[in-house]
Amino acid sequence: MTRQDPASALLALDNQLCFAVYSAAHALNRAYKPLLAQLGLTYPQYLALLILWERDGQRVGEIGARLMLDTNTLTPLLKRLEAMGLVARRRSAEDERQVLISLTEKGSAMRARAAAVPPEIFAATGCSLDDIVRLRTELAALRERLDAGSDAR
Amino acid sequence: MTRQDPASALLALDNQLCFAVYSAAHALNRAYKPLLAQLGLTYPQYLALLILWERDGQRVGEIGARLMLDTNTLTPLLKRLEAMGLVARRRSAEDERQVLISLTEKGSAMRARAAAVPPEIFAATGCSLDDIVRLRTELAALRERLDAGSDAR
DNA sequence: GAAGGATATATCGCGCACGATATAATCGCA
DNA sequence: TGCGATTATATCGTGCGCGATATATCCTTC
Repeated sequence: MTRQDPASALLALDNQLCFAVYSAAHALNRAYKPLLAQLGLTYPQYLALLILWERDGQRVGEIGARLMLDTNTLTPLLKRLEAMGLVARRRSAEDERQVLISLTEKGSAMRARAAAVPPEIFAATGCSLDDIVRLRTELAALRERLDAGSDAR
Repeated sequence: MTRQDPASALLALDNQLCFAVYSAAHALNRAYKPLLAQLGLTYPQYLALLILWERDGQRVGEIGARLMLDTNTLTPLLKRLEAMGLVARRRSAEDERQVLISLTEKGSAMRARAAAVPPEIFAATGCSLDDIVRLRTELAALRERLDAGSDAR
């Protein structure tokens, strides 16, 4: 795995944490794709719905804060969910700048079908629940440190 | 974190391993971006170069196998690297179907500058080397199990 | 050596991510 | 009250990922 000069070990693909995260994310996406395709959803659309299923009627910015995505990503995504009839978008009455996203009947109903997805993914990971919790916790901590560092500069 | 009905805990965003991986990947990308911008590279372009710096003159398919990316992603990416003058693309003489990617002088020279990137990222993660190795190993194992499962069906 | 299948790469379309910029509403403060 | 600054969302352009399809080369088998 290591080579002769120091730069080689440093730059070896398989030594990169980032590549491990990057490729695991793609692998997870590949695992989700056939399951979500049955619901007609993409993975980011599924994430947005997870947030709305937790609490309906959130602002675009609130959803973005949870997903760490800006409106340049979310606005088109939410418009697609609206076009599918899953959510409604309306300007807030108190503050006309804000856009409130609320689930339609159809969007709420999809929650029951979506509940079948996590167990399938859990099985596909082949991890114990402990493994999952630990890995999740470590990744959340990593993300937090990375984001804190980028804020600082 | 858990709610009253079972679907709530199952579907809570913060309980999803996939979201932890997804958001950690984005956070890492955000950390890399300013460093790679100094080299004029995107993150996937950097990954392709890592592979060529390990061994020059690989086929598109070989690079794709390492990155788990197909030619629909790689061909345009490699053409952009070619347009930047970092790599050359030529058909193999033995097998005209294959396209060999080789580093230009400029592409090889960039390796020295790129060696500055991993230490910066390592610092930004705030992880110990042990943490990194462990996390990397677990993620590689997860990816492997996920990909093995998707092959099976 | 011609036909059919397999292999390697390329092309196209769509949906993210995200930097940069725009627009409109609200707030702060003189 | 009015005006500059801030805030919330939207728009635009570029570069991935990836499913679907195309094209060209090679390999096999008769």
